[in-house]
Amino acid sequence: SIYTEKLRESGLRPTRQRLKICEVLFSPEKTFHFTVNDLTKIIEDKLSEKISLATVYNTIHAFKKKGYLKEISINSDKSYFDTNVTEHHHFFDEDTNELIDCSSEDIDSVNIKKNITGKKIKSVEVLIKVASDNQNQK
Amino acid sequence: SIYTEKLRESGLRPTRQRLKICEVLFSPEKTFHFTVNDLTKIIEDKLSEKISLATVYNTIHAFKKKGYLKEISINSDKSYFDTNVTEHHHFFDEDTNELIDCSSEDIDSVNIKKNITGKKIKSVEVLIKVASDNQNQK
DNA sequence: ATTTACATTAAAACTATTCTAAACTGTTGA
DNA sequence: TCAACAGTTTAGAATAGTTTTAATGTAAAT
Repeated sequence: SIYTEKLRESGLRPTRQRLKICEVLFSPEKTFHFTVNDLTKIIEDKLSEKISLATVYNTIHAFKKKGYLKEISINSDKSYFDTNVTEHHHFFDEDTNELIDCSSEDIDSVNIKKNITGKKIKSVEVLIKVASDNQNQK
Repeated sequence: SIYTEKLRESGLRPTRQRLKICEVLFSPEKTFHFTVNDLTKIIEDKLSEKISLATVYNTIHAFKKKGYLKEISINSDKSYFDTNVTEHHHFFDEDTNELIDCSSEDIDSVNIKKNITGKKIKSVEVLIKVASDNQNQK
């Protein structure tokens, strides 16, 4: 299957648990954001079977390394991941802790004019933190 | 003193420990980045006295709330702070875990064309991750 | 089938951060 | 002066996210 391929390309064997993770991550029409906790709950709810956190972490990290997932930089106590691996940016709603994709209509592309010598740019990420007017700045 | 003022404006009394924190944070000519661990070590080294982590966290958070410090978004297990509170962006060197300021020569200003309805933009941060050519992407 | 290398798991370990409760300090005002 | 009180400091405990460990289980290769 397509998931078996994805797993093999990530250096992982296609096991029952990992195929489940793939199903949750890659079958939805729309891309989405999640934390490891979110993902674990979705798997256990939708597929009514337990899965170990360690397995989820291992698989997620392998996918990230391979480029099938992106990790989003937010000041927070937990890591956020994104199944949308194309170059794009984010709004972060401080009221709800929700992460929202920027579309190309929302933001002009960022122009880096000068880089650190001897280094290669691996990623450019814009994070726009928003909140209701009456909220304090975080 | 100037530190006493800063503390009072942050809603804190100017205690011995807090004045030490101010000295380390605000006396250097150049702004700098730090983690809470860094800061604690600097204080204990330079001023050869112990200080409780809880005190450092409390003071840092009060300064952040007041706008005397900024917290920088990086995917990491720890929080990075910046004594440069002006609007600016960062390079993050994945080889050394070093955070480097972008100057205005490095990057064009970011143009947000559309915002989430009902929300106010609290901050816009660009993080440019860099690494040596031969390194894997994080 | 048997072997071997990789996977899964629960539980323990680890790390950054926050909380707690007790001891301490400094200010106020009788 | 000193009692009372509000705010501080501190060590250590608690917490939460993540990683590691070690035992057991499973897929793939011979």
